[in-house]
Amino acid sequence: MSDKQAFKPVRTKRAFEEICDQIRREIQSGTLSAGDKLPSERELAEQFEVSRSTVREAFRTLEIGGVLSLQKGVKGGAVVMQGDIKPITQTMEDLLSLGGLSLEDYTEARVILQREIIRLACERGTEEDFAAIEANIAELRAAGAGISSDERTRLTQEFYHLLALATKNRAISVVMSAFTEPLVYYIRKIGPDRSWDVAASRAKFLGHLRERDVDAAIAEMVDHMQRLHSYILSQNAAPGAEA
Amino acid sequence: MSDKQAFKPVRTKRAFEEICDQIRREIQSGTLSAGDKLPSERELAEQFEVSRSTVREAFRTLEIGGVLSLQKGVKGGAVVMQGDIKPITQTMEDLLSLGGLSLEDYTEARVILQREIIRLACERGTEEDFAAIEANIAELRAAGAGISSDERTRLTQEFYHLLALATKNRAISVVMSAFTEPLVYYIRKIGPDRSWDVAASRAKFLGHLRERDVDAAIAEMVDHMQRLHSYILSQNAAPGAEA
Amino acid sequence: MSDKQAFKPVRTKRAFEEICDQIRREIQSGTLSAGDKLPSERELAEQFEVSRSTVREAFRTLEIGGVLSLQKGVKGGAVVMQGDIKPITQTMEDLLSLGGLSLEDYTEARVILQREIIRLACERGTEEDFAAIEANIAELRAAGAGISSDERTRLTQEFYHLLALATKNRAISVVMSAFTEPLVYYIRKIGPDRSWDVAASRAKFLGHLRERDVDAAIAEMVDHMQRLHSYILSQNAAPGAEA
Amino acid sequence: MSDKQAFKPVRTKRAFEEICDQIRREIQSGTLSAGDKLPSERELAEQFEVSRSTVREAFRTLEIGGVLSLQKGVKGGAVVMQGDIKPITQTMEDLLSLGGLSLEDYTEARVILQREIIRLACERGTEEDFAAIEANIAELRAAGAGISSDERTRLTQEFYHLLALATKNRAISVVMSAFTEPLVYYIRKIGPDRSWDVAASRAKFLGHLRERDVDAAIAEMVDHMQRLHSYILSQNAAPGAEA
DNA sequence: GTGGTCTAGACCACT
DNA sequence: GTGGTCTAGACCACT
Repeated sequence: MSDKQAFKPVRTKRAFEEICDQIRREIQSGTLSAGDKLPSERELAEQFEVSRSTVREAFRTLEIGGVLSLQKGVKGGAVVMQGDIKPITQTMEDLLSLGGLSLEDYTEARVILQREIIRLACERGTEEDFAAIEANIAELRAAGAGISSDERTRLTQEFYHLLALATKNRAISVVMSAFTEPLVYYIRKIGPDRSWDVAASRAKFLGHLRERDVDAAIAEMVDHMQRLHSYILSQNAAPGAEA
Repeated sequence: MSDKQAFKPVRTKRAFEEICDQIRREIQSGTLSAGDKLPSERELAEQFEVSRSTVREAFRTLEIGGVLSLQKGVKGGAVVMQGDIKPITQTMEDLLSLGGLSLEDYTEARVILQREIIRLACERGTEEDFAAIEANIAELRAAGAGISSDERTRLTQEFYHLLALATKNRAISVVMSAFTEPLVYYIRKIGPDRSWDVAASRAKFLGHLRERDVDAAIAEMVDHMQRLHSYILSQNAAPGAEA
Repeated sequence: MSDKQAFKPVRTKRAFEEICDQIRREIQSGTLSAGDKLPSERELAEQFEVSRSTVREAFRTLEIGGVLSLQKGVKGGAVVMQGDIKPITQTMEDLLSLGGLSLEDYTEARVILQREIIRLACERGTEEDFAAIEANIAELRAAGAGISSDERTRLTQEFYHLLALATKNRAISVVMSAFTEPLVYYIRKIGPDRSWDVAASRAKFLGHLRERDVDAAIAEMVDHMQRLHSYILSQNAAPGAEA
Repeated sequence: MSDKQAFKPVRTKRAFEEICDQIRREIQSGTLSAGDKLPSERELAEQFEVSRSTVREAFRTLEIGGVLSLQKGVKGGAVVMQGDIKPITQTMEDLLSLGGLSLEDYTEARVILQREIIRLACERGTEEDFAAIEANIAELRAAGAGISSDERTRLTQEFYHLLALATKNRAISVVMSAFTEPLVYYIRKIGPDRSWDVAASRAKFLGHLRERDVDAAIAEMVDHMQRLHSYILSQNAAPGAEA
């Protein structure tokens, strides 16, 4: 036997993982597509020669991953979905709260990403896109100072989402969601920055967008984001320390 | 009662989901941190007043999400992890194969992201980063034309990963992985492009990186990526149609 | 989803089985050969990333299969062997006692196989082979009627083994062993056939062998075997019935 | 004390071996039969006055030997099987790859055995047997030149198995499997012999079989086998040398 | 001895 | 009739 390490670590695959793989393979090969209904749990248990619980464990995994939707009732069953971005957002949140990702890196990446979104939005955004953003800003203004925390975060998430939609690239809006939704937790924790008129800043930004003025739009937005981010970072200097 | 919608849709939260939420809340609040061990399944089942299978279902969900690691044996149990980027990559793959995301949007986003990575890598990359990339290119060259499909894709993934590491921003490298790994399936399916000297292109790119020549580096890389992407897109015009 | 059954039964491979496979693969590829010593259990446990008991379970499996020999002590360890025919014989015994193989089929196959052995032995047997057989017969004669059951079966096994050796084909002698050793249990159970002079029959057979008279040798031997087999079959008409 | 050697070597029988022996004895005596369930690991550990792991080691040994099947779950446990030919095939493979058996002897024995199988198949084969063989040949033909390596070897194994079944003697088909399955590794290694129309040869052979023409059938088959065997032998002149 | 994996089968809610 | 929940008890793996 040579001096080199000849053996690879063994990793026993669990039954439910093997089932997930087989189902995903059918999807990749095109045998199963969005909208198709899988056989019942009981029938699949027979096909896979495992117990119903093992099939359920696989179904659950794929449901969490946004691949399947499990419906109850006599007309129910497991239906193939188009996928769901939820797991991406959830994982970003987990990475942040567990320390697998620093808030610094996260916010820096968010700014970089946002710059590219603005660039594309300036290029491809339609008046419909801008009108939707305008309505969002108007709603924020209408709510006034007494706005609830829930409403404020909802409008903020919507604002960033509408902006991402103007890029006409769904992959980019998916990633932007993953870089915005987890912030909600931090924004809630620190409360609103009352010294700053968010609606006014967004309105100015929208103006630049409509004029297709990339640099001005970026300047306005990045300024706002950096202000928010540094506020969050300063408040989270020692995350979990006070718990 | 106002004219606004006053009631929220009823959604019965399943037992295991409630458990996941409780555990995640403990993590976000800092009560539980990476490295901590949870009580045994049997004990938690009693605390939550559910069966052991329900606790397992929750553990499984968090394990898939990279939040927990389930270890066997007498010193085993459920340990809190730092999070795992796997679910992000997996979800991207699912979105692509299920049609929730078009290959066009995905590849466009990949190029946009790569441009920013190169910008940062030119600015922050150290000689260590470049040496690692050089070694990767050398390995590809050494393998020659007879390289196995597995080895080729491994080296490609590593190349993009090493490049992302030079940005010194983990959030960016996480996202880049999510935009590179799912491509493996497509690259495997279409086979290598033998009319193109990948190693040479990468070597030239590395030269530009070392000279901190952002524009030249971007030009070289984007050229290569667009070539690959259009090849993949042309071969996948009708995904699943031939299955 | 089509009407055809799309999924295959899942079979989870256990950790020790995966280890056995990896070791066997190294042997087939020639990286490991007879006489080589494997790393220590502790080292392999690290390489495979499993516990020592799992490595032991794999070692034990390969030891039973005749692939490894486990030596105790300071110079001990797991050494690769040349293989062992024991598992073949053992499995034949198991198949017979469990009903996976009928005694009728087994004895018929034994006669067919023996005929081919005689044919080859007539063709290739040397005087050394015949002298060894002669000595075996002489020993049986010398023991006389008071021969112990153990001694009698030992000499019978040896006789058939020496004959198989005269074929100069080890594959054939391996198979013949698998068709002779399991008979011991039955012969012991029914006791010797005192109306039949076994030594005389074998001596006559040896004479034909020396004269290279295939047909006469086969006739003499097959006659004897069929007599024995029908006696065994008659006594085992209802196997296990009297238990 | 006689001049003969009076003492036998001491060989400490390991605990798990003693347990295996006891269980096998119960099977041979008919106390335990195929389909019976053994007591649980915990209970047997108490009865044998050993640890649970020792019982597991014995169970494992008998499972590998095809004597027991270990089932999980509430209705699970160790169940007695009818035996399994797998260990015979596996041992043959091991003997070949470890050098305990030469490929020359092995292939010669295979031809000798095959001749006897053809003889019996001509005598006892039914139209059902021949039709099954015909279907196998048709499947090979239908697959054409683009047949996958897996499919090709599966059909070859099936062909020889169906032929062996026509002998109506299970002992013979068991041995033939042991002389065919290990060849798969070598056939895979060397790839298909494209200069030879295997399907045509098999079809001609089947014709002779149907006409009960032993000599013609043997001639056709042995010709094919010898061609294959010499090809394998020439390619494996220095096994493991190039590794 | 601990915890993970899997099983068969029960009852329930839903459609 | 389907998925959702739960249980007791077996083997599997680790220390």
